[in-house]
Amino acid sequence: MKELVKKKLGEAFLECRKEGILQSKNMPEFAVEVPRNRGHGDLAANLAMLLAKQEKKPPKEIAKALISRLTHDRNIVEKTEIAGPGFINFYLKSNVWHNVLKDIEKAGASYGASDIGKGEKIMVEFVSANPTGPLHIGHGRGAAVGDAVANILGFAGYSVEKEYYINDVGNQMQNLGKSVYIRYLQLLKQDIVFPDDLYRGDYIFDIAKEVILKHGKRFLDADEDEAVTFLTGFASKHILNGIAGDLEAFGVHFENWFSEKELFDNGEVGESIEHFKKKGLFYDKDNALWFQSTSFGDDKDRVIVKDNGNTTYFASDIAYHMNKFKRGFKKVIDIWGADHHGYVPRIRSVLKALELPEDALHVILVQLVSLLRDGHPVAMSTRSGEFVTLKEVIDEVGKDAARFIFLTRRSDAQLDFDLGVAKKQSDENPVYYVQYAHARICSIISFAEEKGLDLPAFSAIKTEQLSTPEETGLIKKLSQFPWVVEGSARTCEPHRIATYLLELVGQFHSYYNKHRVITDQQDLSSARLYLMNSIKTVLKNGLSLLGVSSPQKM
RNA sequence: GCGCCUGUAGCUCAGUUGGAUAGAGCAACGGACUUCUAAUCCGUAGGCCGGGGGUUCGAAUCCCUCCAGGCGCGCCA
Repeated sequence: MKELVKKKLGEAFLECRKEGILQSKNMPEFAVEVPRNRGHGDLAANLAMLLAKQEKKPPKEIAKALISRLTHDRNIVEKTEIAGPGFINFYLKSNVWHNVLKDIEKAGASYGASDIGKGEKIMVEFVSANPTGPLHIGHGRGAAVGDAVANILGFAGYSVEKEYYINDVGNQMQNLGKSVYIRYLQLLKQDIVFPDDLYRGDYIFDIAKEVILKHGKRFLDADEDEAVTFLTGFASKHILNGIAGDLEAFGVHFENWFSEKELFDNGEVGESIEHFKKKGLFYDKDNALWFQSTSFGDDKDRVIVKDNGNTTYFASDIAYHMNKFKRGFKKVIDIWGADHHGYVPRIRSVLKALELPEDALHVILVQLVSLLRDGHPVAMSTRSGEFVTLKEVIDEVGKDAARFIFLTRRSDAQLDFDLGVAKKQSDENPVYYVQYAHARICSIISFAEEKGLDLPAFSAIKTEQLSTPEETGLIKKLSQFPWVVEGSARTCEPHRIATYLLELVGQFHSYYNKHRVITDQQDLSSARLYLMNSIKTVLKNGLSLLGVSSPQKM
């Protein structure tokens, strides 16, 4: 619809130019938008205002000229007007809107889907927490955002894969192994102090206990290095299983679990270093190997191989990102905690050095989550192991509420997550506001069935029955859904969908209280019932993009 | 010191990549269930969009500057 109006205005512009009324050679890139205010028609264009300057004419005069040359279909456009500083407002015939209902019926579960991705391969990499401990609430936010972004991109026509990158090499892993080793010895009655810099969480004890259960006392006399190596593998596998389980409980499923260790084992880290060396982008200094990242927009050059011969984390990450593109992904989305934001220019410099387009990488920074309980901060200390895990949060407040809270806010703003509020099944918790609408509609539909009124097909309803301002408003709102999904996909901002759903549902509840769906007039009831079902479809589609369930009953 | 993010109603947040009179929800106050789910609705009140400059027909949105909060600035991961 917007495109059509845009095209028609473009034609009017050309016509004006031909007649010599307008002089501008190029038509400016103008917008056709749904006005915020209902009194401003159904669509509004700002073309005249944009032309005002170069034409040196008042925008209203230009608008007048444009409108007079506008050839529009009387079956679509009811009327046009010039308003405000020079907007051209379009009022559309109500049957135009009614067609939306047909679209929804036809598309069903894929209403809102599009093909802007054109099947392009795109990867969303998220969570990727070190397997050194259970996931906490911050990871949960990343998980919710990543999963929703992946869903939305898939809906927008991309071929999406979700991937978890496992940092299973390095000091942190060693420390994990050591932590388990010491707890193991302690459990077997050896008197050893637990060093400060290791992982103190209770889960380490649990792992140590399992080691005893499965392997008995055989590490008591074994060589420490060997024992730690084994326990590192044992513990990370154990923790990773836990992480995968927690994510499943959160409704997040990854296609790929990608191991950093494998990048080393199959030689890709070495290969990528060779590749950069050959291009002359690495240099030696102070016994280390450096990447000239400042030539590609970073503020410092970065070490790739340390003077002790070990590679840095950055070295793996170069290899990993090269690997992503080697696998044929045209676009890669990385979702990181905002505390890693300093890392962005570094990784961007890699892509630049590889001569990949700027938009091949999109980094979403997910801001910090502060956990509260009834307004008071919950102490979170990873060191001491005193923290609330994601699993505990899911168990306490539920998957749907947790996800919705994460997804109603922009991810680049800090977030207070209040367990007390999240748990409450009340007005303070908007997830239920949306879900309740879905359940309510289900209830109306089954009530209608009891009365012998089945859900009609579009062809069977009399659309002119849907004539109240509330009904027209609802239909217009439904028509915006595909556009909202597109915007959400384009910007990788899932919260736009959450916001939309809240608005839609607000209109629905209001309508419900004002009008009865099931009346004693059959045509009216039938048309309204149909409208309700259209809302239900959109709600379900929207909620499922967010990974939130659509209950039949509440 | 440098860089990134944030600052919008008492609270939590939207604001469609510069548009018309800045919007929701919660909390507060006043109303609405013999009628399809009151986890709902209706109404009232609440604002120098952090401050100040600039850009233009037009700024919460873009630029500069200052203030406040958060996070980064490792041969850690």
